[in-house]
Amino acid sequence: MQVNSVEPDFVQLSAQLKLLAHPERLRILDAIRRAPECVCHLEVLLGKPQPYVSQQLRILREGGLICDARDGLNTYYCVCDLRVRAWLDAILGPVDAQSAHTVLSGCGCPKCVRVALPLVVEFTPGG
Amino acid sequence: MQVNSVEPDFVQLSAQLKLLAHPERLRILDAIRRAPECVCHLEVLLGKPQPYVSQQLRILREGGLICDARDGLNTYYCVCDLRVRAWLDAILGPVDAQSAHTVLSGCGCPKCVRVALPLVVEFTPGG
DNA sequence: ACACTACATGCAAAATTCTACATATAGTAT
DNA sequence: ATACTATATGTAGAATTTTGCATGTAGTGT
Repeated sequence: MQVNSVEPDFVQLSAQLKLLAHPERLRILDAIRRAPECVCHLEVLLGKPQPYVSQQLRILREGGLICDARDGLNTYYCVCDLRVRAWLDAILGPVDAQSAHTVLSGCGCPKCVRVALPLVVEFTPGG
Repeated sequence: MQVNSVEPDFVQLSAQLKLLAHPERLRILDAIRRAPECVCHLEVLLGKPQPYVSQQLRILREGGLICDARDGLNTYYCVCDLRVRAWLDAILGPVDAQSAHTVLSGCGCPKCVRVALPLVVEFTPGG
């Protein structure tokens, strides 16, 4: 009978950690652990070309660190795995509730414009 | 005035995580977070040649993840940084108190023989 | 059908990391 | 001094990762 702690699988664990251990991917994870974000939003956030961002997302997705959900043309990525969220909490600090989604100036993604647009509409005279 | 959370340094963080994200180094860290261990003990633990082990230890040491203390001929390594210990707790699970140092059969390091030897000495007749 | 938008994929050169092994050093004992 | 033990360092070829870019695809509106 195996007592309690089975030796951790260092090979598999380190393989997943390797995906985390990358400046741009870590930045992506920090963003999408707060709220699901689409590719074009991350593109603006990182200031990197879209194929580059998609490639890093693929690496994270195939490694099982993130999952994606489609909405029309947009694909939203988020950190679904609770274990990965715990890793990020330990590494980057826990995510505080108020910082859910950050609106980026110059980002045309639905989550960024859907907030900005109504403010303009409300100012139209004779509404 | 900066409100609260300064953006984490993703470059530096990922550089340190990269050192962690390696099967043999992760295994080393798991061992020495429980108790300080010398190189020859880790050599037996990993089943890798000594220069290989020393090299991984150097990488971890120069990255600031571990520190070393000399005792005679032996050099004992341990995880001194509390932040790194927290990472390891999150990744490998917290270390339970009873598993401090594991005696390895075939290891001639002081910590492994110092435990085995007295048991024999005590059995000498007319002690 | 056509164009457009958001995103994915494939590929290759450059950079980095990994691993093995030869060799060096530093402390210890005689 | 000499020999021995424990550990450190240097180096090079192999393997992997990183990054940039060209191109492909899948939904959406007209």
